[in-house]
Amino acid sequence: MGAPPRRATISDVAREAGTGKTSISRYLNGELSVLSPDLRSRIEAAIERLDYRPNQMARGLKRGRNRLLGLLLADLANPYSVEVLQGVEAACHALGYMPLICHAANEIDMERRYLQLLTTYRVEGVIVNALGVPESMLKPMGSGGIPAVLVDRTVDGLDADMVGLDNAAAVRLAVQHLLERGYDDLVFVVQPFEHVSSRREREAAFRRSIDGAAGASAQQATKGAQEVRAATHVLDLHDDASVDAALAVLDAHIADAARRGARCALFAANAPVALRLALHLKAKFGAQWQQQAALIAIDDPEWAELAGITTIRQPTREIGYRAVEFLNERIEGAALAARAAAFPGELVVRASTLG
Amino acid sequence: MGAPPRRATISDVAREAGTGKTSISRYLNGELSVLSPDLRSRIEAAIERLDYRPNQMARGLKRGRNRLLGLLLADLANPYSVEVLQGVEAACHALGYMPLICHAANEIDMERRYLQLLTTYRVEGVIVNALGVPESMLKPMGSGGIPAVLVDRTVDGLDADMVGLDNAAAVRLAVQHLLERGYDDLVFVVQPFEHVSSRREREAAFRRSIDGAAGASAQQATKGAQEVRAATHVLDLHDDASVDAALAVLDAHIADAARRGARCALFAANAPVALRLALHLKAKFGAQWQQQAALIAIDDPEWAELAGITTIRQPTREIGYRAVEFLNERIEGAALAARAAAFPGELVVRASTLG
DNA sequence: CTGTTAGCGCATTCAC
DNA sequence: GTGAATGCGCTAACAG
Repeated sequence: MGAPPRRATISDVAREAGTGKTSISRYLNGELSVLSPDLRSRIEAAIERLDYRPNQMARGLKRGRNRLLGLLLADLANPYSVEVLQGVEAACHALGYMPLICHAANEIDMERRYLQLLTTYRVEGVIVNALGVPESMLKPMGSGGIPAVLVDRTVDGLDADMVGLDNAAAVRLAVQHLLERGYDDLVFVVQPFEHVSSRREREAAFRRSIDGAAGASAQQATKGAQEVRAATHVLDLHDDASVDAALAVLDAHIADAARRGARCALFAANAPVALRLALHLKAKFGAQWQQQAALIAIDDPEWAELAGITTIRQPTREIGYRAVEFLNERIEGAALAARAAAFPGELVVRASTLG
Repeated sequence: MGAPPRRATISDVAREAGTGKTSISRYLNGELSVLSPDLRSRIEAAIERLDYRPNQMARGLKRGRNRLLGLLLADLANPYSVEVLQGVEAACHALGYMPLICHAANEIDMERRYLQLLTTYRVEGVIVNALGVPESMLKPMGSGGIPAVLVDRTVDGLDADMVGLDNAAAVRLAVQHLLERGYDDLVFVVQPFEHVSSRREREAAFRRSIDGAAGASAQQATKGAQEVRAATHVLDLHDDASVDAALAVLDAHIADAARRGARCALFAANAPVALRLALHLKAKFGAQWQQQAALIAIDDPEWAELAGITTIRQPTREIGYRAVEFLNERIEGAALAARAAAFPGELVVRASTLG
C-alpha cells in the first residue's frame, strides 16, 4: 500500500464513492440537501479514506475568484506592520479570505516586484502599506482594475480607500501633553517625509499645533505664556552618515536650549525614529537619560514600556481589520467613492515626559 | 476605451499577435531561441498592448507545481520570527519561490487550520516553526507527502529536516560568561518547555553546563571555587496569574541570594521571557535595575541594546535561508535522510552582566 | 520554426 | 436526485 504517490482528485473520490464528479462537487459546496443520505455518506467515507482536499487553484481557475488577498507591507521589522497584519488576519478569517503577505523590506523594487506577482496570482484585492511610488502600478484598479486599500499612507496619484491614524488629532494630543508638562522647545524628528503622506501630515500637524497653542496662550495668558519654540529635524535612518550629522545638530540644539534655560522635548514621528533617538540619548546621558531629555513618540512598540517612553498608541489591529472590510465591500462590487477611515490615537504617559 | 473589463488571457494575446497560444507559451517560458525574430517582436508588442500577465494558478494547475512555499510561524510578534522570515524571503527570491506566510499567533488550532489551507493550495513544501502538535498533520510528507523542514523546534513523531540554533553551545557560551563574571547563583527562566524542543534543549544544556563547570572548578580550583547554584523557573507568559506567582518565587530567590551574599543572575531562554523579566526588574529596582540584578538572554531583539541586556544572538537570517535551501533540495527530489543544521550563537555583552 | 490537440482539477449548465 | 459534457488559462506532446 504505502501513501498514495499523488494527492487524490475529485475524480478519484467519485470513483471511490461510485458516483460522478458532479455529486462530489455539490457535496463540497454545501449543497447537501440535494443529495440522498446514502450517496452523501458514501461521499463522506470516500473523502475520509482518500484524505481528499479540493484543489483551491483549480477551483479558483474555474469560478474566477480565489479568495486571495494581497497584503503588501513596507517593513515588517516595524512593529506597526506586524500589528496591522494581525488585524488583517483576523478579518480575513472572518470573511473567508487568505492573505498573501508580501514584505518589501524597505526595498522599493521589491515592492514593485511583489505587486506584479500579486497580479499574477490573481488576488482579488490588495492592501498596501506603500513604500515608494507604485505610481501606475496600482492605477488600473481605480479604473476597473484590482481593488486596493491603502494603509497609513496614500499613494500619490491614486484615488483609493485609505485607513490609518488621525494624524492631526494624534499630534495635537502629543503637543498638548508636552505643553502641559511645561516643555517650551519642541523638536519634531521624522524620516524624510516628502514622499510619505503620514509623515508629511504629522509634520504639518506639528507646526499647526504649535501655532494654535501659541495663539491660545497669547490671548489667554496661559501659564506657558512665554514663546514656544518649534523645529523639525529629518533623520534618514537608512543612511548612517546622515544620521550622525542630524544627531549632531540635534545635540547642538539641546545644548543651546539648556543654555537658554528652555525645556526641550523630542517628538519622534514613529517607532523606528524613537528607537534611534532613545539609543542616542542613552549614549549621551546614560541609563537615566529620561531625566535629562524628554521624548514622546507616535507608535507604541513593546519596548516602550521598558524604556519608559511616552507614546501615542495607534489602534493598529482595528486599522488592519477595517482595511479588509473596506476591501471586501469593494470586491463584492460596491462602487462608492474612495473613503477614508482615520482612527484616533491614545496617549500613554511614561517617564520620558515626566522630567 | 477604458480599461479592459477582464484581464487578458493567453488566447487574447495569441489573437492580438496573430499566432497560436503555443508560441505565446514558449515566449513566456523563455524558449526565445525557437521563435523567429518577427513573431517574437509581435508577441512582445501584443503582451505590452494588452498588459498581459500569465495566470500562475493556471500554470500551476497544468504543470503540477506552483512554486508556492508555505511558511508557518508560531508568533510574528516575536522578532525572531520576523528575522527568520527575512531569510526565507531572500532565499525564495533567489530560488524562484513565493512564500505563503501563515501566522498562527500562538493559537494552536490556527496552526492546524493553516496547515490544511496550505495543503489545499498545493504548496510544494512547508517551513514550520511549530507551536503545538501538528502530530500527523505533517506525517504524510515523510511518507511521500509534502516536504517540510522544521525551524527552531522539532515536531514529536516527525522525522524531517531541521534547522535552528546550536542550543547546547549557545547555553554553554552564556553560562561560561556568567561564571567568568563571577555570578554563582544562576536562574534559568523559560516558558513551559515540555512540548517545545528548543526550550527543552536549552534547559537541559543549562543543567549540564553548570555541572560541567562545577566539575571543572572542583578539580582545577578555579577562582569561582565555591559551589555554583542553579535553578530553573517556568514562566507561562500566556497566563497572567501564573506569571505573577512565578515572579514572586523569583523575587524570593533573589532576596535569598542577596542574604547569602551570593551573586545571582537571570538567564532568559528567549526574548519574550527576557522582556517580561526586564519589565519586572525595572518595576522592582527602578531604571538602574541592571546594577541590582544580572540578566542574560537568548535572542537579540532590537530593544536589547537600548535596555542594555547581554544576549546570545542567533543568525536568524541564515536559519531562514538554510531552511529554504533544505526544502528546495527535497522538492527537487533529493531522498536523503533527515538532516539537521545547528547554527552557533554569538555573545553580545552589555550592561546587564557587568554589574 | 510553428500550430493543433489534449488535458491539469474543478464547477457548471443541461439533460436524464 | 444524478451524471455527462464543456471550459477556466495554460503547458506539453505531437505533428507539420
